[in-house]
Amino acid sequence: MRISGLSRVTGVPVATIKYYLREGLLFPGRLTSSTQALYDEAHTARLRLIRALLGPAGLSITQVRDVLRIIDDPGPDMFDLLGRVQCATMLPSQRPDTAAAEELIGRAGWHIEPDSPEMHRLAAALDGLAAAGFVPPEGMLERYAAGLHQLASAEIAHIPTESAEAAVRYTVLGTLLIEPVLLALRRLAQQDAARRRFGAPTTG
Amino acid sequence: MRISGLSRVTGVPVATIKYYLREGLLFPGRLTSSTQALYDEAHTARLRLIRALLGPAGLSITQVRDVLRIIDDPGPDMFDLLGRVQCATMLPSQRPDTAAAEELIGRAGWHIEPDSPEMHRLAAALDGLAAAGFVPPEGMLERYAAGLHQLASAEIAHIPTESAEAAVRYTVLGTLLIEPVLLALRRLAQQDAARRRFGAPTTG
DNA sequence: CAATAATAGATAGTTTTAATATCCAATATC
DNA sequence: GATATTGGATATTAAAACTATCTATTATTG
Repeated sequence: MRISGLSRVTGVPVATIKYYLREGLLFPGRLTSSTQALYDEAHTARLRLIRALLGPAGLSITQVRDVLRIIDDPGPDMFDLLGRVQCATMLPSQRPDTAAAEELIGRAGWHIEPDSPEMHRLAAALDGLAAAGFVPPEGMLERYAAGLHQLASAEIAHIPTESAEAAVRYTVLGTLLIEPVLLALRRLAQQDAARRRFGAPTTG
Repeated sequence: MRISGLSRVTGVPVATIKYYLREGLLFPGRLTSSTQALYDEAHTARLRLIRALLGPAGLSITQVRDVLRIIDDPGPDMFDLLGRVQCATMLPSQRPDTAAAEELIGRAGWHIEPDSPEMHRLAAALDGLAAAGFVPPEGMLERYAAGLHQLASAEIAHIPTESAEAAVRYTVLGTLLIEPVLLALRRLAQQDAARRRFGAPTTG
């Protein structure tokens, strides 16, 4: 398959494929001459993965490159892997006040590196709430933490251990591509809960 | 307070404040002459809200404008309100295949408008998973749905009903600004769960 | 009261990101 | 041999979110 074929089966324009090649997201095809190269199913799968990370997962080109690097060359440490994936998908951020975040995590009983990027992410998110003048109801954050820990435990329990590739793939995609699913499900759950509380609109 | 004071207390550059004024996000100050206007605490609160929506909530200028319009002029219908907020923060999207989404929602027993934007959002998210070749473990999506419905029910139960303004504020901010909190908590929960499963790294 | 600074409002410019488009020499294909 | 396609390099575009400049006015200050 040449580049036009790759474009046809994935729906990604040739110019864009060339762009991803330049950016090092997509590995080059096998050159058969100075002006021809062949692409195979590995390229189509890779291209689809790139598009999923750029689209639904909402990553930038740079973040996709970092994540793909981890997929291509994962270290041996499974615990560390999770942290590296999460780091790769953080926006570089200021250092907000982590006091509220640490208190919340402490009350939840979690053991977390206090200065980790993810703690900063939580701190920044709580900062946003405070800046907007939103005070969550008593105990609400703890409830979020408990609920999400249940889900996270199930996710971690499902990480396959027989093959490193499978583990990496599961971890990366499970971390990143599930996020939009969660947000969509939350909004739909809110609609259902709101319908139960406030009554359905008279549709149909 | 003049514009420079507003800039000072919020940390937002004057040029940016003028930009938000042009874009209609921030209501103009009270003119005291052709080249002077006064701003008050309402402006600082509004400005902080704008920044929270643009930053932590990750909205675009256009989405912020739509959300603020709802805050400024909410209709009477509480059920409808939730839907309108959610619509305002959707990216315009294609019409993906909603079959998988509908099946999931059906199994969860939720009553949702099948052709709603949020269903499309869920469908797009599931599409992303599929495109990347990720198959969630059996029953995992149902578990997400159940867990999030619990949280959503608590959220909806806390919507204040005594004042329309309070309800709108709670709904808008609770929908949008909690999202980054949830994602951060999920990642931290994953780290804690991973530590329990794979053991902590030998830190310190 | 003169000099200096600040402001509203308009317009123009910048930066970043992600993608397209154009060229050209070198194949491939008909 | 004529036409089309490609790899690779370079250039251009489009959108979003700011940021800077300019001008005619006010304020403020010494």
